[in-house]
Amino acid sequence: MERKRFEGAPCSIARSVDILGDWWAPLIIREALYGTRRFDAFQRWLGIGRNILTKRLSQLVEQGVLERVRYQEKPERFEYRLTEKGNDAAQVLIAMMPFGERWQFEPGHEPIRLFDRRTGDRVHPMLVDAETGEPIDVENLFPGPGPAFPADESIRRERFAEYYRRSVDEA
Amino acid sequence: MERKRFEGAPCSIARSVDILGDWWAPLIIREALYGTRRFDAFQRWLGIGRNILTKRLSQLVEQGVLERVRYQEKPERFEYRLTEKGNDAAQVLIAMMPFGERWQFEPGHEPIRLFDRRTGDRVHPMLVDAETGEPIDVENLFPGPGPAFPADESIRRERFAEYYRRSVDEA
DNA sequence: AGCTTGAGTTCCAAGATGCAACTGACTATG
DNA sequence: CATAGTCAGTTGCATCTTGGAACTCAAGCT
Repeated sequence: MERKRFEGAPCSIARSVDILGDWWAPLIIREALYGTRRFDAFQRWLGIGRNILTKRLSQLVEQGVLERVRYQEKPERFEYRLTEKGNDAAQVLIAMMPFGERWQFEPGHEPIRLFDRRTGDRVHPMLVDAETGEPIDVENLFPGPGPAFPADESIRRERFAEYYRRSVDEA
Repeated sequence: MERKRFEGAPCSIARSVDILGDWWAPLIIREALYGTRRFDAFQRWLGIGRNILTKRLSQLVEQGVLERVRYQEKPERFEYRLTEKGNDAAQVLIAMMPFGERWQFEPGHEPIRLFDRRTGDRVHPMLVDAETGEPIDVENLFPGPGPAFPADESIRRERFAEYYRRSVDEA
């Protein structure tokens, strides 16, 4: 069976998962962010099988996350670079870092640190609300239908309403 | 062959991928965040096979993302709730939303909106640096080894140095 | 007794994965 | 000239993983 896809899903998370919901795609994007561009380099740094790498790279190119660029002729050779969409995808990986650090390592034992290349200062990624600058606490969020939410999914609308009720009750 | 895992990797992203690098895990966590707790409810909302759901739920419980709680005896019935770790994992999903909205939907056609349940205002998640509050642009980041970075991986250290050099050259 | 709810199992065919070896076009070196 | 690389993929396999659907088991409802 083919893996399930979520192209038509009315959910930004589900559609992101179509790109990032896999173990290699995020790591390939990480490598690209770290400056890797060539097939062999991806293969060596990641320890991924060459056949799988071929497939993932072409999927990522198809999805517009990477760009396949010829860097020499005779023989033709190609490398892969993050597109603008790829940079945005990389943001999601950056959001994984505090999670991974906190829960998958001993406290204070992060393996990698991020720095701002203009100032050299350390960077600590954090999710906030763009308007207020307040840190986001998922327990204070509730979802509601947006402009593209399908009209016929009234069951889900009800559900959002119910979720709202519940979230108010518990408060 | 078993799917590759990254438990020992000196990379927070790789270790997060061990939990979130899959199409169902993120969606199960999304559902949990939306208030779903029961097996059948997960199954119906997600359209996931019951066998796969069983496996994913128990993996997520093992990893400490979900908690399996008995909510009745005779017959024994269990439900699944997000732990604190689960809430942190959900933050990563929240970070996927702006990406998905921007790149996987027509502009202005988001399917779902987030609100703050205390104020009712819309929430727009954004990644910033915790110190300065500046939005994070991945092109201005570079990685360096942290306290838990393996001493023997000098090749990677060199690579970080090279990446730094490159990032300075390009600036 | 017979239907329903809820949480799982069991079976199976079709894919997907990891691993290793193999191409094919060139370039660099002794 | 011959032999080694370099680089970007393919090809072949044995083994897992998936998705889908049917089946189980306990208990409550009617």
